[in-house]
Amino acid sequence: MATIYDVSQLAGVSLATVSRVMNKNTNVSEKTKQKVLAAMAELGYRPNTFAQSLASNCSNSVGVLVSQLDGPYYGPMMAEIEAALRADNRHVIIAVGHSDAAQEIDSVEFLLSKGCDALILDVEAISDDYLIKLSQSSTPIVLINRYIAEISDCCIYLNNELGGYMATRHLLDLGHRDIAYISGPSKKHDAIERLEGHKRALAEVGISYDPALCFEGDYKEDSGVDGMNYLFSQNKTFTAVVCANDQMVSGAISVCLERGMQIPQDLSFVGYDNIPFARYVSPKLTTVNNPIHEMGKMAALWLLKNLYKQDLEVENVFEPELVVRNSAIRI
Amino acid sequence: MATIYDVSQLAGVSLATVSRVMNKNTNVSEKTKQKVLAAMAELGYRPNTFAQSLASNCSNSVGVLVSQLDGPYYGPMMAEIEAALRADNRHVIIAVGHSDAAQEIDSVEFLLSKGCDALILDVEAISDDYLIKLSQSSTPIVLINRYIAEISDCCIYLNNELGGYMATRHLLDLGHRDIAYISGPSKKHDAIERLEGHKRALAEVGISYDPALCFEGDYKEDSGVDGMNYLFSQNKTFTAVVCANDQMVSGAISVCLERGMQIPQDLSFVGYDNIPFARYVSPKLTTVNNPIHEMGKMAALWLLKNLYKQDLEVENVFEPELVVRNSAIRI
DNA sequence: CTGTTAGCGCTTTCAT
DNA sequence: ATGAAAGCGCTAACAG
Repeated sequence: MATIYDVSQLAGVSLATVSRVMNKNTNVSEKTKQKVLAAMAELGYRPNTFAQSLASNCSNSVGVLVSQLDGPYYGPMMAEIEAALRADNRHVIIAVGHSDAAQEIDSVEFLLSKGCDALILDVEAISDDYLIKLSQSSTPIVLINRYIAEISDCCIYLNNELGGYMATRHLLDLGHRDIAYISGPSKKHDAIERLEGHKRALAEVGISYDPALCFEGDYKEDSGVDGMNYLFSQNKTFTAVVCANDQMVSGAISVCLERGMQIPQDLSFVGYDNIPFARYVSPKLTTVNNPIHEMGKMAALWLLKNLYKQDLEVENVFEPELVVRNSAIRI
Repeated sequence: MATIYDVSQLAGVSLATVSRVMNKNTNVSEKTKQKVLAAMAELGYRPNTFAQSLASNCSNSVGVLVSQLDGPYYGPMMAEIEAALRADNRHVIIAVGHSDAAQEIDSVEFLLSKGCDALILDVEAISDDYLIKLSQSSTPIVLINRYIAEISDCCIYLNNELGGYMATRHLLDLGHRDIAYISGPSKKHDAIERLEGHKRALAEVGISYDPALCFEGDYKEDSGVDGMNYLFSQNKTFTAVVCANDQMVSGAISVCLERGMQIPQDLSFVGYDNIPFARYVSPKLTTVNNPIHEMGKMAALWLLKNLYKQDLEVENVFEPELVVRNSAIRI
């Protein structure tokens, strides 16, 4: 493998000059620049990134920590992050936190030990305090899907409360009055916020929230199944159910279908996230759009702007949108 | 940030000794080892990976190139790769190839330029020749979802032809005789192989393959929609359709449902891949299981064994399995 | 505009 | 078992 030294020899210039043309330093005459470029091409020269990183203290890598890699949720986000960073010749290192505090912390340590220039974190279990402290260290972080007032500038998040409100409000507008709710884990911020929105919509029309009509799931399909079974076991009437994410409505609907029910004729459903499959299942899901890929992109742009000093506009908070399809009808 | 030098000072030993304990070199007395460990702990020492990589010419990173990050397919694979490598303190750098030859090549160059110790590639468009040549370079590669005879040792793949055969054979066994097929892109190896299997099953019972009953999709939901519309427009009779992946059956079924058809009563479907959603859509999909996460894991183990010299068993070829659910019934 | 030179923090012979 | 010292390939003052 050719080194910068070989290039400088071939081009008949010094190491520094070669380094300058690599780093697009302007103080190089067009002529020498061409000589150097030619030498590089001839040698098939490829700079050693480790030597660069060691000398410059910049690795051009950003670590991305997500809760999980499988599932429909993080793929689109990772795709946007990779694309935005890659376009600027930076690379992304991935790590998975499994929604567990110890593993999440271990993962940020891991990423830090790998010398990332910055971290993009989608973490559930790590405490606010830890993150605030982390944000004060020399490695910049950006938080996706989480709002912490003290470090709001580096938070990219969705207005989940509003989304929860919209879902239930839609059902209310369709005439439903007995609305069940299958929630996400009560320790996840977004799950709490979505449920808050649900309650606000209910309160707005004077309906009191009935805990018996609320089941706490874990965002996976199976807990939609469990939730539905629980709700049926309550012997309460309800004409609609909102689920805190689309995967759970998928599970929930499957048990209804197995019982021979017709959806949405017998029961209306509203989901959350608008995952790709929401348009293809039957009935097509009425759901709240979660612009997760846009947030991923924005996180990358945030870094490009604040760390790598590009001139870019960045927005922190995203608004959910109701996507009306066929799983909820007027009562 | 403390350096190895600080540690050596505090412990009262030389740089070399500190380096030895980091690298688990045996030639260190237990006593000095403890002194060094204590010094490290006290300083919160974290080795600089770039200096390590520069000096040792080993980065402990492996590049993973996939066609896409969104979609249900690659998540499970990436998850397994990350977990297996991470457990051994290696990290994974991701890149996306978008099933385009130029972008795929650009991605491997990118990964190589980032100093990866090895590459895990799931590439569609790159030529066999390029890959054979690449495998002869100093950076090991392992191919997922692809078989190239000349470098079969580093290929981890599924017997796609057999899977295609199984899907159609199942329908045949259920009494179907007029079976349509929605294929993947004719330039993708796995799509070709699956179709081959379909043809073999047909031939086995003396049915001649009718090109008019075959539509070439692109593995995405929308092409399942297109495929179904095409098939209906042919005015041919068929009682079942096999799709080369589950996403396309999802799209295909949605158009049937819109036409007021009952699935599987009016038309049977068999898919391929057994993506997570296959169990939750209605009807639950009868499909061919694709152990993509196992293949991902195996690719990681292959590297652990061949590159990082761990003592492990690795298998190259995986067998598909028919998963019988509710989307196909006896005619 | 170009060259010289001193590191960046670690690994790895080679001595002892 | 431990230490001294020579790099690994590059960047970034500094000098000219």
